[in-house]
Amino acid sequence: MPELPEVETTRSGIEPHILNQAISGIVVRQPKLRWWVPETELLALVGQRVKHVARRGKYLLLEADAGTILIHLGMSGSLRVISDQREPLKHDHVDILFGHGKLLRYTDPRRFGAILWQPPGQIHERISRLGPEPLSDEFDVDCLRQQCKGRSVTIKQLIMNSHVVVGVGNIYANEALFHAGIDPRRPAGRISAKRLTLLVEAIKSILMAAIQQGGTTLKDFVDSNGQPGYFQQSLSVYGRGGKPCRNCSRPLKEVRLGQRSTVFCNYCQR
DNA sequence: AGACAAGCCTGTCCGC
DNA sequence: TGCGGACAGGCTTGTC
Repeated sequence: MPELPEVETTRSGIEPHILNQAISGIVVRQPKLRWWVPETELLALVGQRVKHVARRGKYLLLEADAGTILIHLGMSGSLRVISDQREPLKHDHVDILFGHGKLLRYTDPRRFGAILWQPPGQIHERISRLGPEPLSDEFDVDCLRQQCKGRSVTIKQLIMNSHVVVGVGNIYANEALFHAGIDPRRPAGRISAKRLTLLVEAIKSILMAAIQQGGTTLKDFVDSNGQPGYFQQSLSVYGRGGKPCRNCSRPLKEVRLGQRSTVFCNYCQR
């Protein structure tokens, strides 16, 4: 499941292949993603060059003069640059063809992802009300305190809310809370500023480390299998319910918060 | 075989 | 009554 580090790695991986390249065609084989793929609007980009390859939260933005394509990878989506006309497989839903012969292929078995259209000068509804980027200076302890104030929702659910901060999915929410020593079940409004500072730092450092790792494991975006490698990184708690805490060796506890699996150390996290 | 996992949007309900 | 917050439900399919 792509979280922010993987989306950023995808962005930096495809950028050198498609930046300033002219789009020569767009093929939609399966328009039924999370939302219907706006094929007609997308075709406005044929003949145009990609001027920016950006990211906002977990959305990738391919910007041209006539508009911007927004791509969300959902939980099983991936993008690859293909250098020959190999046969599309079952879950290869969309191709963006380029004049230099390469193509960008969108694959998504579960179709939780999305491809959206943003007209020039507009900001799509899906990204217009997102919270700050976790790695930006805008996301600091004051920002998080403001969001926590008076909220009874658990801190884990709060940091996973994209209106609070973008890009923190289940894996990194679990990991960040472990590193900050905060019990994920704790109501957001009842955490000291000091501990929220630790949480902000944990979120930033874990995401940065994951991006660096993604960068080394995923650097070849042409003709690669596209399988992300960051899962293999040593995670402290995610997927380790019942296993010993890496800090105190007591068994990690697993509960469900907001219908999500939540793993933590009942002793180290308060 | 059937439960489960995931991101994240939408709808509903609750209390102030 | 209106509003935000909390939370359940739904989408999908590969994997266990």
